[in-house]
Amino acid sequence: MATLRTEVTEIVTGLGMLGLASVDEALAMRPAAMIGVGDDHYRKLIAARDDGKHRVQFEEAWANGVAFAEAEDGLRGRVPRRVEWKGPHQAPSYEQTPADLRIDHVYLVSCKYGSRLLHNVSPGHLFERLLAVRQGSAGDWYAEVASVEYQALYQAARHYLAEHEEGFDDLPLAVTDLNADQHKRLKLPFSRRWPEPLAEAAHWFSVAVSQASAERWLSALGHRASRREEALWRLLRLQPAPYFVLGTDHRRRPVRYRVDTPWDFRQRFAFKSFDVWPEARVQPVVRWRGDLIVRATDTPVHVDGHVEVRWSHGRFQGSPEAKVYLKTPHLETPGYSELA
DNA sequence: GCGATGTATTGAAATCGTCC
DNA sequence: GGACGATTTCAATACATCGC
Repeated sequence: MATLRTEVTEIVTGLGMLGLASVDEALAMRPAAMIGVGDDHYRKLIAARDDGKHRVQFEEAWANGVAFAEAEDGLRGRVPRRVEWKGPHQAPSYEQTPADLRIDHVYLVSCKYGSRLLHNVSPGHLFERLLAVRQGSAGDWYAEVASVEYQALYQAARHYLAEHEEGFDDLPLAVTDLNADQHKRLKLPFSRRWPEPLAEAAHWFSVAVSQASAERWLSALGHRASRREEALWRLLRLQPAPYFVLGTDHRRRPVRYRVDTPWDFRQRFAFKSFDVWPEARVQPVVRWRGDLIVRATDTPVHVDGHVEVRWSHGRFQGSPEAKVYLKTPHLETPGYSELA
């Protein structure tokens, strides 16, 4: 279960900060300083501990909590009075700082285990509004930016289904006229990979969405360096206040860093450029890259990654999402400083 | 054949929107 | 203004491929 795993990593990271001897001692005593974790949560964690579920996560999270408690940049060995767990509830409206824990009202900590994902948002939110203002009703991005190729792909899909599958006689001519039930039924025949007869249409669809998304993004970014720099800050989740990220990378090595503020960022780096461009893959992708100069040493440094523009629940299923990945290792990313 | 790396899919749970 | 289905967002896991 994803939920249990998340609870283990977040709560145990917090418990590790309290100066106790072990995970099991912390779970048994249910320390008063740990706020927002109820008896049912402890029962679930103890049960998981007993059947050895998420054993690795228990160890990793505990080690991260301990490391933060001892770090010079962290708690420097002071035992915190309050470790608040934000819990499974998302904050009302749009909360930008991705904090799962708050220590003594001050230190914000985000737990990220095995993820290189920066954002997972609607395409319009990223490409047109630059992650700044969240708006309702996203609409179908594919139909909006690549209607011709989207329709062509659907047309190919209809022909394919007419020849190879039963029960698709009712499909409308236009992809935008599909109803909810028809959308659902289109999932199975195209799951995992496109059948060969659709490969070409799928390719041009992917190319068109990549190009159109990159174009929209470029036009929203404009030419002013300050606007582009700000967009890069948002992409990297820089916030007005610093916060910490504790977790592991995708190879299970511990990753502990502080996310600096735009002010810190400007002290250390001179902004050169932020660029985006389309890339042809099976699914639509837009690459991004920021180039900077380290002021202290006058040396260039860059940060890069990509955005997948994809259906989040299978082909032809609902509005697409934009998944933003960071390729640069966290500790080499400008604005992220290793916890010392 | 196997680990490392990269890509695609799935799942849970929140909020949003619409209808009554 | 509440019920409930739809949409959005969180992000982890599954799968594919590459290099040896």
